[in-house]
Amino acid sequence: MADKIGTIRDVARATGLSTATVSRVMNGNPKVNPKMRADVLKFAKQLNYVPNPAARTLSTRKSKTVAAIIPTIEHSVFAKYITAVEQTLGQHGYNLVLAISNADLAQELAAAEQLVAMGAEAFILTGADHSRDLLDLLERRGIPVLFTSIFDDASAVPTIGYDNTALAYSAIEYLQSNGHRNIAVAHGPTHGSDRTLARCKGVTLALSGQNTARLVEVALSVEGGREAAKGILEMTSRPTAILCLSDVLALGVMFHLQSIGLTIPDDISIMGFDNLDWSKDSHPSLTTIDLPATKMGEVAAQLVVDQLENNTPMNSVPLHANIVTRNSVRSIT
Amino acid sequence: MADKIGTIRDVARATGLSTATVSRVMNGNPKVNPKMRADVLKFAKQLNYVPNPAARTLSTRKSKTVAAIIPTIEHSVFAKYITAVEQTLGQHGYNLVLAISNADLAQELAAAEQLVAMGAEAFILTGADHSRDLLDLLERRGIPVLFTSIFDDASAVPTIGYDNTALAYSAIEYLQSNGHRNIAVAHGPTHGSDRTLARCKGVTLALSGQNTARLVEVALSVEGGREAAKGILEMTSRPTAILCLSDVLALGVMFHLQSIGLTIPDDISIMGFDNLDWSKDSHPSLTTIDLPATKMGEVAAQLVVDQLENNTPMNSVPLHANIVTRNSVRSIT
DNA sequence: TTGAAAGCGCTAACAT
DNA sequence: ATGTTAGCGCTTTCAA
Repeated sequence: MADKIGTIRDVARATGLSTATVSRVMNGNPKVNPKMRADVLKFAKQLNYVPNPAARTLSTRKSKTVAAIIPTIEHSVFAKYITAVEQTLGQHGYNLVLAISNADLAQELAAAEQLVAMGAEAFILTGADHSRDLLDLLERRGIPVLFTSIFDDASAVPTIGYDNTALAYSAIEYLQSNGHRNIAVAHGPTHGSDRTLARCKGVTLALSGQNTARLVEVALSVEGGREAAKGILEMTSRPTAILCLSDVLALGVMFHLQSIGLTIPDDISIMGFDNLDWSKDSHPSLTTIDLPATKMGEVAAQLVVDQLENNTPMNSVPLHANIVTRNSVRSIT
Repeated sequence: MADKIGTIRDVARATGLSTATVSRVMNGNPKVNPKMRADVLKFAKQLNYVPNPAARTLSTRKSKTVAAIIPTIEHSVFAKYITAVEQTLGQHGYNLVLAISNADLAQELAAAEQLVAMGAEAFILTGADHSRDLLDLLERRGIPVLFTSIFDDASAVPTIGYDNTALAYSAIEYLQSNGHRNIAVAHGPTHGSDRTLARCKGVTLALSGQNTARLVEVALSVEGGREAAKGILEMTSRPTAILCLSDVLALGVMFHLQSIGLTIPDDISIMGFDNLDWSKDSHPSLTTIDLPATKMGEVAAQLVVDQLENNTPMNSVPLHANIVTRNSVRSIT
């Protein structure tokens, strides 16, 4: 059964000291007689005392809580990233409160309001596309915000990530340098994802004037990838390469092609985007863009902690992403 | 810039009412004159007022926060499950605080201490294997706990999940009913996972007396699956079927077999465990056990909310899981 | 080095 | 229906 929970007063009484001294001990204040300190610690343990966080927060105005909102956690690069955020925050005594927006601005706003009301001290958001109300809310309250998964020097809010447009551009370039002139592209929903939009833009840029950009939009899942592959194979001229703007999509595409007897990369080359854990292990191994998800989470969390602890201003930091060459793309020059 | 944040007192002053009435309005208490209510709401908005959660928590002793600890979030069924927990909690005005234990009891304990200190009102843990200190801590403080991913009638703590042993048993049975007598099994680390241990037990039980149980333990990843496949193919007699105690492993196994020119299920049958999103879309589609991850998250969250709101006692609830028959297992009778 | 005491912002009896 | 007021448990000047 739950014993009565001890308060700072109980400990003070037990030790014959004041609550102020107990408080000092609990907060590691050095100006306390070691004898007293030992005493306090002893009784605290004995009385099963843990400082009440709400009281502490009320008094100090610090909740030791950081909020992160991501569109989804399933089959995606976000899982990796959020793991890094959580671990890094934890190392500094902060807790992560997670919300999932389902790529919906209204849901994101609702979640954020809750999180603000919960006392989150900082927000880590995904991408740059958020409701005006949300940004206003945070600004009015002076709550620090960070955008991740993108890098944009011009952004008023600091961004931690990579340049999705440039990366997609370079992917097309890479394919072209391998002789591919007829390229199809599969991507997830652009609605609610400025990252996807940016990638599509990069594709269009790189492809402009050479051949029609043939982009097909599907759900962001392996199943979506299969659908995309189906659609692409029905096109008038079969592409020599398919660029998938997410690895999950690439997986679906590969599965579909294989299921109808096509060989990768002999019949069609496939390129991904993300470099998920399994991408190196697929058959064939997937040529893709290695997004620094873990790094991104670590950097974002660290910046937030520095800002909260030392008031260090947060600045955008660009993260490198490289093409990893594996076996799903062949040269047809 | 951050305006000064308004307090309940500011609103009271502005409306000429007492803080009590403002509080009533903010909490939806019906006994308030609609006129006054409108006034309060108006000024609250105008003054940019949001109730301070710490003060509220301190006063009510309710933090509206539930903690969940999972071993990992990557490439796994946990992502799906945690999504359901978060969404269900959110629907009832609760926030999820997430911690990741990396399947390490010490890390779990450390995280839990933080979460308790943060004021989490309930804990949702994975599996039944936790440090004594953690359970003691929660018990002493009277914090409700739930175990998920398992079902165990005998457990003192309520469990929401399925019977891993029975499920693994049935998987072997299924394979046997399809004529397989030489079965190898790939599974993740048993250390730190009572679920995996339980599954292995089911396998051993089902296999006992017929042939040697040939279990190979690898890391829980696609790469681990590839390794397992490699190891299994080196066995003296090649099995006709490989049971993978997680779908991720099955994916790796399939990739490896395909990469050395073997065909599934003609050369070897593969069976998984989880039914991840992509399992129906792989090539061939994966015969596996459909774990009710989403359902589990919803049920767990709902039970916790009911307990917190209405003091409804939490009881274990067994969840059904079925074998989904697809194309990765062939009958060799 | 230690203590006294004034809040932090809100809720909930209790009174009206 | 509304107001008064006493806390909730802790931190933090200010004094000693």
